[in-house]
Amino acid sequence: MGRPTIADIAERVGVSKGAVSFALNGRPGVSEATRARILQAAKEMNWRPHSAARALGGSRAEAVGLVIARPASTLGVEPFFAQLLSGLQASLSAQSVAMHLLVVEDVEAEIEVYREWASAHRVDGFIMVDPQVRDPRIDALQELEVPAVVLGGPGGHGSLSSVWADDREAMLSVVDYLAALGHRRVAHVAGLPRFRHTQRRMRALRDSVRRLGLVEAVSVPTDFSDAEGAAATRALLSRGRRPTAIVYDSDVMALAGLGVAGEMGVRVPDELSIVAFDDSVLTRVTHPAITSLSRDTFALGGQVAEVLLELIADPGRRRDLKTATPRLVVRESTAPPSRDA
Amino acid sequence: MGRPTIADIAERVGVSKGAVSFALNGRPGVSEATRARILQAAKEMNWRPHSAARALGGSRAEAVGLVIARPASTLGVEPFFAQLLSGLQASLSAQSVAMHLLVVEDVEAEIEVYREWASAHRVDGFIMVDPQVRDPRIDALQELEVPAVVLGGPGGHGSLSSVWADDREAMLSVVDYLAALGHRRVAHVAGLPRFRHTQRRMRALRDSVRRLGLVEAVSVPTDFSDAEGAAATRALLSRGRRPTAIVYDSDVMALAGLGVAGEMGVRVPDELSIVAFDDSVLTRVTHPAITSLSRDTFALGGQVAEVLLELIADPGRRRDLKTATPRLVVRESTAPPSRDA
DNA sequence: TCTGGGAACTAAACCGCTCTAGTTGCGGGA
DNA sequence: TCCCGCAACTAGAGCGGTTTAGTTCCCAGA
Repeated sequence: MGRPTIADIAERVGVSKGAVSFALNGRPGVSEATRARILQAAKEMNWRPHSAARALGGSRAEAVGLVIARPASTLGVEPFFAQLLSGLQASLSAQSVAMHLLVVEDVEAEIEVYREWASAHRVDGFIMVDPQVRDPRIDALQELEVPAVVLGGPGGHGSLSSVWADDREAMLSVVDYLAALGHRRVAHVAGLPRFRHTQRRMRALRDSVRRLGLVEAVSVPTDFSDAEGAAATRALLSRGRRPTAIVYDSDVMALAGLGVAGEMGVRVPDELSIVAFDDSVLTRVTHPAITSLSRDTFALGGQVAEVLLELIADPGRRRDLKTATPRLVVRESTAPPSRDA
Repeated sequence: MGRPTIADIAERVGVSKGAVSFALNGRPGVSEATRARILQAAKEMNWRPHSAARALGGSRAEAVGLVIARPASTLGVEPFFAQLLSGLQASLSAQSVAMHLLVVEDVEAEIEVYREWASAHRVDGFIMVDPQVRDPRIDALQELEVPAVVLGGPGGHGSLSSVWADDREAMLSVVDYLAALGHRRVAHVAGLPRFRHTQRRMRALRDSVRRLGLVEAVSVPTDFSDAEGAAATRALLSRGRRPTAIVYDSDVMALAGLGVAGEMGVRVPDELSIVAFDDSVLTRVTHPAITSLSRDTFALGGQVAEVLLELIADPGRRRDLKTATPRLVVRESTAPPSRDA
């Protein structure tokens, strides 16, 4: 015999399939004595639920979906994603909920996958990352009427739930710190401008110019790759009056920037201060260690998972969870600007 | 009406459910004309297969499983995994096969998940990573009689298929290179000794001592974390006669080691040469850039996926695919040892 | 003693699809 | 003309659960 089904258990115990189903799912309709006998038999026969059969009956798929629209090759580079994944996993697996992961080319493909998985009952809900300006995925997910959490906010995610950190606040804390050290020329090697969080960071920097009396505050957009991060740094450092501090939107780019500075003979932190958005081993193990905005990405993943599971359990709800604002961890890459800079 | 089923299509076209099923799955039993009408109707009604219903009938789940037994928090640190994931994704998504990902505590939990997913028809096959010495997962997977590919080899994976790179060969090429530069004291900051690939690398180093006339060749096991990598480096560099070259089993540890060297005032590469197993941005963006064994992890993931898909399509098969041996990419962190070292 | 009602349990429909066995109709060969 | 064989299609039985609509049976209350 192959794997046991509830019919096998029913036969063995001498009850109906329905009784077995009730017993195994802890719902009323069977006496405690019978329930015990059924559970015992199920255990002995090593019975396990057949998820497909359950899903067919219209109930849960016990899985959530994460579709990421980035070139698959850059995914491996970002510690952020891996950390997030880990955090998601930790919370999901505690509830035996699996995760369907797919990397696609673009947002349109992503939407198509949402449609397929939702209508195929493959997953019970979605996690959407990298919200963009006027993001078509928001509408698509709303239309599908499937639980979904957007990682990123606030705003712009329609009626979907979201989990977010205050990017603006974080950027302000960095600029405040740099200004307090005496920096007046601050540059920002940003990420993809179509991402909302990139926009928010750029705006926060721009808004600080007057308040802090900065002489210069420029944001250079990139695609988050180390190559563009290095190129942007090279360009910034080649100017006549170069910035005395650069803020990078990711740790990988900060690292690339640090490399370029070394290569150009610009001493860090004496001649150039460097700050990274996003913290990871990368910023800790370099020399000098990089001052960075640290947030617990692992915990963030956990929170996203919690919210999604909550939503799945109670589809009527809507959550908008603001997580702790990343806090600045000062290391060796920042210092007051030198006299002559 | 909710989402359309094949029964709806059948009614609309005026044929039976069976005919619709045949037409949609491209198998004989319907005329071309009818098939066309059915496909047309399906398209118009925006029909999509219900994966659970399909899986129930005993056919494919159109998903594969990847269960990783490592602390979820360290996963985020290793570029290797993220790259591998990306590569897997690229090949799998081309065939619309999804991936079920789960991070668990230990190998026992991993086996439990294999049992559950296999018997729940949740996945069509598994990818097993980090094969260990006398690995209980091998037996478990064989027993389940489910397609599975072991990433790592050769040997030790029973009747399961495997995809592997020649770790021994790779390590030899590194040691040969270092010896040719003139190094006689070589240390190896290794990974977890229970992993087969760690064992193979350690053995390869040991076997080189006589052949190359090395004075010292010690392997220090670690847990792959940057912390232990740094600690091991600190210990090695604190000795009376310290090694003139250190080979690290991962890029993260090499980076940590580079940091420690800087902190201790040991100049790289003048006083210490550093080589990393595994290549990634990390090794490229540091200063000095780290000489490393480069393999295309993204491609590796793709190959693993290919083999698994092949196995799923034809369960009788067995593949043992040796991939390209990692090749040494020389950067700035290696040089002949200084006179006085 | 009869009745109403609730607890315990059964029988069977149902979810959407696949697949096998069977039916129909048509063309061609003897 | 008859029959065979094949292509085209239908009917319906699963797949393994969940769930609903009963059916028993027993006990309390009038």
